[in-house]
Amino acid sequence: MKRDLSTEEKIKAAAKKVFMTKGFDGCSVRDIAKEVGSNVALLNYYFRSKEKLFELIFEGAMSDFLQAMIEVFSSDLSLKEKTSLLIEKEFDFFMEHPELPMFILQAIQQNKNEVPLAPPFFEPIAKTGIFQQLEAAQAKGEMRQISLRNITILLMSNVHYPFMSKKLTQQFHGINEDTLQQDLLAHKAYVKEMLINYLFPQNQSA
Amino acid sequence: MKRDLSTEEKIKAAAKKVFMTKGFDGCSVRDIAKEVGSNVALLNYYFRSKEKLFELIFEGAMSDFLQAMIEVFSSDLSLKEKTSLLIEKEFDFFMEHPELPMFILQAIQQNKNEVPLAPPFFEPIAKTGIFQQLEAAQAKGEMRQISLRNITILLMSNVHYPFMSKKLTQQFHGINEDTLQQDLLAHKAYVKEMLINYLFPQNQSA
DNA sequence: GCAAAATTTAAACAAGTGTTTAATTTTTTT
DNA sequence: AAAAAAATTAAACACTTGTTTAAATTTTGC
Repeated sequence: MKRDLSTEEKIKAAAKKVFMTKGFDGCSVRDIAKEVGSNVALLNYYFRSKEKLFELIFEGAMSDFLQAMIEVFSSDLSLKEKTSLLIEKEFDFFMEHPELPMFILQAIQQNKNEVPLAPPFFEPIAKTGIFQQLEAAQAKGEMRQISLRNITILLMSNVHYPFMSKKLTQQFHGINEDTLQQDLLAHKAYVKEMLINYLFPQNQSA
Repeated sequence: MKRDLSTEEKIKAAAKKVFMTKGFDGCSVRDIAKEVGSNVALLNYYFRSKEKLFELIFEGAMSDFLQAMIEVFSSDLSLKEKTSLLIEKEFDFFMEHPELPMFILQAIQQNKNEVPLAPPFFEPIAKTGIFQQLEAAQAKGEMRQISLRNITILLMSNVHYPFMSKKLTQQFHGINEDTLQQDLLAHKAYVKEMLINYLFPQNQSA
């Protein structure tokens, strides 16, 4: 029987760390084993293959990636409030996990994710009823007439990209981590103001 | 002596294609050789190593990546016009080269670029005098008081990310390439309107 | 046309890859 | 404490990796 969960969990933690920083192609299973402080064969003993292990890590990451959306959309707030809260929550989350957006997009872009991922991740979001709320708000003229897809692109661009471009921004402007951190906080405020103003024009509803 | 430029150029073209789609770690030199339709040793004959070849491709890509900025900033327009034109130009360019933003950010994030890249790429932009124009516009109250760095983040987020997230967006909404293309065109218009409105508030200057 | 130079090739190199095997150690069960 | 099960290890597996060598081919200069 099981004697200690921690080995399996330690491998997962190590794999997450290594995959996140170096990517699937950028690391070997021995890198992960070294991070665990143990043997290579142990990885396959628990997870069958490097690919299976990666898929596991990816799915966990994807889940984290979408968690804020589901939380906020499930709440009992107006669309304007939800938009504001979503930006706030996603920003705070990515402040703690800045590697996540790049990891997810990189994995998807290079088809490291086997499944089409549409239903398993899309459905929980659809179930929050956010789409109906959106249609209703636009019908009532409370919100600008933009497709759901374009709203998504607008939101994700401003929330994900700043974390994906951390090193580029640092090198481009020659700033250190702390300064960038402050810029990111400022960016959060700008994005909130800009997007709320744009998506919910005042002369239209108030 | 040189007898035909095309071999060297063919290798560069193949390397660009393979590196762009699979990344440095995701491909082997034999993948590139196969794309060229030739031998592995030929790559090292012309470019010494996989790393050197990649650096060359990266620098070319980085140059393309910043070209629009330099062009627009060098022009004789108001800051508002430059902003609008920059969004327009970058969008059109990335429509033709959608893999570029991901390639650049991925390479920088994983330190595949040897040099700090600050001076060689930053300087030509500084030389356009865009920073002085920005300060002047803000001093005259024509433009919102936001740091250069935060303006950069805002612009790049909305221009780069949509192309980096193409597959995610497609899978998330279950749409095909053509539909996404139309969404991207719509996004361009939205971003232009939103950013111009935000960076150049009308009650402040007009 | 001939020698020299440049280009291209096939083959080999050592090191690294993911995975498997079989033996060993540790834990659990009786 | 003995037997069974689970966990861990070292070693080997076949294959791929980037790079180099040396030979063959093609092009160039005279």
